[in-house]
Amino acid sequence: MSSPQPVRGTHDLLPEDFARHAHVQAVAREMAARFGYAEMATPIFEFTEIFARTMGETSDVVSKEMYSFESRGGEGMTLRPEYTAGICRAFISNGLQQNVPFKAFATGPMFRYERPQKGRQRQFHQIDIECIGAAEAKADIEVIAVGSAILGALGVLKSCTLEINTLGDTESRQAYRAALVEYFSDHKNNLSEDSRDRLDRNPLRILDSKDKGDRVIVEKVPLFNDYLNAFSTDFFAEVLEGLERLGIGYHLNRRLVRGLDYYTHTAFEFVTDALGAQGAVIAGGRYDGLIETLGGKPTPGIGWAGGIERLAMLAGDAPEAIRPVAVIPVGEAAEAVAEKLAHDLRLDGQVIEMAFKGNVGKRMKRANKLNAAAAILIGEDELARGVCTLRDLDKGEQSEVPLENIAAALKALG
RNA sequence: GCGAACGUAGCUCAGUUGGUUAGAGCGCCUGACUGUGACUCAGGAGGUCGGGGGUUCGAGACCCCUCGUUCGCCCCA
Repeated sequence: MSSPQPVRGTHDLLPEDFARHAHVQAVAREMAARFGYAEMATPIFEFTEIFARTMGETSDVVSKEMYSFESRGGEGMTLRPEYTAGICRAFISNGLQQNVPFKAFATGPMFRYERPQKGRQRQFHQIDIECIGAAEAKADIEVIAVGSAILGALGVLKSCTLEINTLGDTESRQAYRAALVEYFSDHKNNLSEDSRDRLDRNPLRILDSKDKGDRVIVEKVPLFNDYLNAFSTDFFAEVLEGLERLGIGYHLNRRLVRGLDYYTHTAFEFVTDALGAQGAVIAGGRYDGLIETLGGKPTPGIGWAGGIERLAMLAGDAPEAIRPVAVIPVGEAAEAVAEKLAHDLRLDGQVIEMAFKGNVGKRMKRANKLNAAAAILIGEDELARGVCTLRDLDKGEQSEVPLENIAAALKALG
């Protein structure tokens, strides 16, 4: 085809798809508000530093997936691959430390240069929750609870599982990491190529390897539990207890590790097996060192991101939109009156469809196609008597209504 | 980035071992129905078979390249 195509990994959101996305966003926005998370937005691009520093130079996202470019002024810019870094930057930029806990909801497009697949695109969209400035386990519990509630409101909670793990505080994590590197280095020759690479970049990842040979080695790996200090253990236990208190089911997954450097303590994913290889629909965790990494005062934080495309696929069709009422003039003489009537009804709050041209048959057809609930017909007969014909398109019944009563009649129709 | 499959009208797909002007259903447009939709009937528009090159007397079918999609890996939302 020689017709123009969208850039690889990007997609047009036609009205039907857009409605599904909007539904996910609206449900999330409403639920987030109930928990006290107000919507905000940050720019779609930031200085490259913001992402590189927070996510870690060796992470996949930073090392090979960023959409980076140079501004006219020669500064390195990057289209945001995630929301967390931008919101944390905004937290610092705007001096919000006096507002803690700062609880935010955000949504918008993200960009990652990846091989597209179903549920994975180069421009995709996320909903995002962040709670900054709260070190308490209660924050972890609440943040996960918002996610669970949103999945519930979307009707997809039953097809999702909450996988959860702790990465411990920095001290525990460093100790464990060192132990892992030591253990795996001894088995380096038997590790898969991918895992040998992980040994340098993110040794925790090896625990999650799907390679059979790796699995054998992983079986005798040192246990994270032995390296978690008391604080980390207690903290995680408190989080789990809290979830149980709220009736939020979870699956303890000791091999769950996240790919970004900034995570500490609680790490979690709501996963589904309904979307092929792209199982995570909401994922996040605690990032107690991130704000400091960006140059702010040490400030704890926790949050998650959810993929709108994935959630929309799970949730299916959006609720039916408000059905319009079609205003149909019959003949030239009624055109002007119909136009004015349509305008007045719209100002009165009605959803009115009025075609630009066509005879009654065509306009009725169009009204039907647009799923109109009713049609208002005005011709010379009606005009002379100051009435119009109101036709219920579902029942196929119609009656005459005085023009001055039509607004009320429509409201009565529902 | 690696491996594999696929790519024919707006959509879902047929196209026999390569053989004349490439088909169907749905949708769209027009008419029967010059003041009434969802049903029916009759017409019509719409494709350089993703793109480029090659093999052949002849390619939608075979070969190569390229773009795109899908699946798996990697990784992630």
